[in-house]
Amino acid sequence: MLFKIGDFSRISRVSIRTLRYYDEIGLLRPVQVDQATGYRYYSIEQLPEINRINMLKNVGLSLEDIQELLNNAPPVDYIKQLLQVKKSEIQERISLDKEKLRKVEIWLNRAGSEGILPTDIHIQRKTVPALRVISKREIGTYDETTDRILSELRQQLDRPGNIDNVKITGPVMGIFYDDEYKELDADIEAAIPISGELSVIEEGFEVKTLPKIEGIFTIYKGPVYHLNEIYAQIIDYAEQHNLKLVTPIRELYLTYPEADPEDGLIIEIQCPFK
Amino acid sequence: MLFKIGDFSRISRVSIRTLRYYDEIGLLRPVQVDQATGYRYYSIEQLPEINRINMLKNVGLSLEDIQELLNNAPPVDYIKQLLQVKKSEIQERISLDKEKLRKVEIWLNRAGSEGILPTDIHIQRKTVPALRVISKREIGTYDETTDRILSELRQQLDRPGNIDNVKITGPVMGIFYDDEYKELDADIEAAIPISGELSVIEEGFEVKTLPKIEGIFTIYKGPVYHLNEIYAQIIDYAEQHNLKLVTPIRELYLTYPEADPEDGLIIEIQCPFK
DNA sequence: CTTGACACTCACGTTACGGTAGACTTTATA
DNA sequence: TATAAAGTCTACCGTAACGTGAGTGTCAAG
Repeated sequence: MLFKIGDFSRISRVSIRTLRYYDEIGLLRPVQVDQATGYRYYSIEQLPEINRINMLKNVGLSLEDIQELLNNAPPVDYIKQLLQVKKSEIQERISLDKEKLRKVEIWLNRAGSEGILPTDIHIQRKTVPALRVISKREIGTYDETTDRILSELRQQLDRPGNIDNVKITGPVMGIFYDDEYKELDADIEAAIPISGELSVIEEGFEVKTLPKIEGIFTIYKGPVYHLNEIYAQIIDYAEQHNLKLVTPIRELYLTYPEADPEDGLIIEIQCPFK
Repeated sequence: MLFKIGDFSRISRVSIRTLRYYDEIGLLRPVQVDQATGYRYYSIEQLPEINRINMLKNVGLSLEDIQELLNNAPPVDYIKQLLQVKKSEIQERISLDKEKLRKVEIWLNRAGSEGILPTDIHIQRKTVPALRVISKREIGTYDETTDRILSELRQQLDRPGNIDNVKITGPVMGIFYDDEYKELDADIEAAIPISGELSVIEEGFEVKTLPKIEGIFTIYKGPVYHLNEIYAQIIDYAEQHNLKLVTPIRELYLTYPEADPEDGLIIEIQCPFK
């Protein structure tokens, strides 16, 4: 009682091409092959076999794994372990998918109200070493104060006794000490990384070493008025990963100040945690 | 301020190979390519672009779709619709994965107690047309009664007045009227599909037409003492698909009775629903 | 004997890249 | 300035599990 490939395909609900492929890789050989014509003949005995294959395939095992399972009849413990692995893979995929679902829903909501393609940022974790800077700290409004201090700092560095001894070693930065966003009276420090020694220094300015931090980093490019969205995503990321963000937060301004603030700003945001 | 591919790879956290691939398919072309050396140069402007690409890729869009989205800047409605599609795809995958998880857990439990590779069956839904049979119905024990009635039926068909007029048109079957499994006093009918007219018929036997049924079908091959497991899977399937099974259930014995009942039985099980 | 359905092999296409070889280029160091 | 090390280029092959087609051979029925 043998079936030709078409019949066996119908009763097993596996495509002809797939059956031929399984033959090719040796996963399920037909019980008999006509030497002259090459016709494959399957027996009903092979129905449970292919059912087993399908089932193992369904849970995500590769055909190679399945082949090993069926050929070698490994010990029960091994099978259990393999199923365990697959189980946790499925669980992992489910939670990843849920995460994606959450994101898509957020974008859908936003796309409705603002009509833009969702932006996403790449967030990574790393540490930055300690950094020697000249800085000044003040209370004021976010935008104005940062800009003003930075130009004051540049003035200091440009003074005759300093300009030849000091080198700027990295992008300028803002350092923000407030837990929450403050329209007014924000606690703001601005700093420029330097090497060398200053010979003159005015009241209020300070040369110091910023501590090494471990934190969440992201590079953002775009208009400033989208920064709040970026911060929202960072906070979201921290919540998802069970990280407790702490102050101060640093922003590195990677573009030169002449850049158009409407679209030219590139900012690296550093949020320390723990 | 241009980056060579390695630097851009580092700040975007996308592999060099992938960047080159995106260039090749036109998804993300470097802003500048040195004609002489072929070196690719990326601008920081492309950072948000590739972030967007990554994000769209994460929710399952193909690179082709992404390319269309980014190049053509299609209307908001279109984007929303696309995201909706992806959303339901993710939801679909989650529920499928949950289903798989459930199965794997079942197998894990069974593998612990019995130590066999999980068997699975292929279940399908179809209808079978009405069928003319000779049959007899009795109360008795499951195994013994079915076998006995079937041999009685064969005797009827083999009688001098019948043997030349009647043809057996399909596999013999058992028909079971009980809602639940009964060790004793089960309500059992056995039948053999026939064509032609019987000239002699004994008391208790009946020629009749079984009704067309719509049901769940599966072909099983294996020892009888695993049948309960098969039924469990069928019931499970019915529950998962919100089908209410009804009696009577039919079993078609596709092997000849001489087959070894230990491993040779092939049975098609037909469970009508609704 | 024909005809239509079925079967065969061979080879290329799919997705989103990874890996490697062999030849340049750029950068850093001596 | 010379050389070594690191970076980059193109080009080709490989992946998993088949799908799809071309071109050809076989089977079962009328």
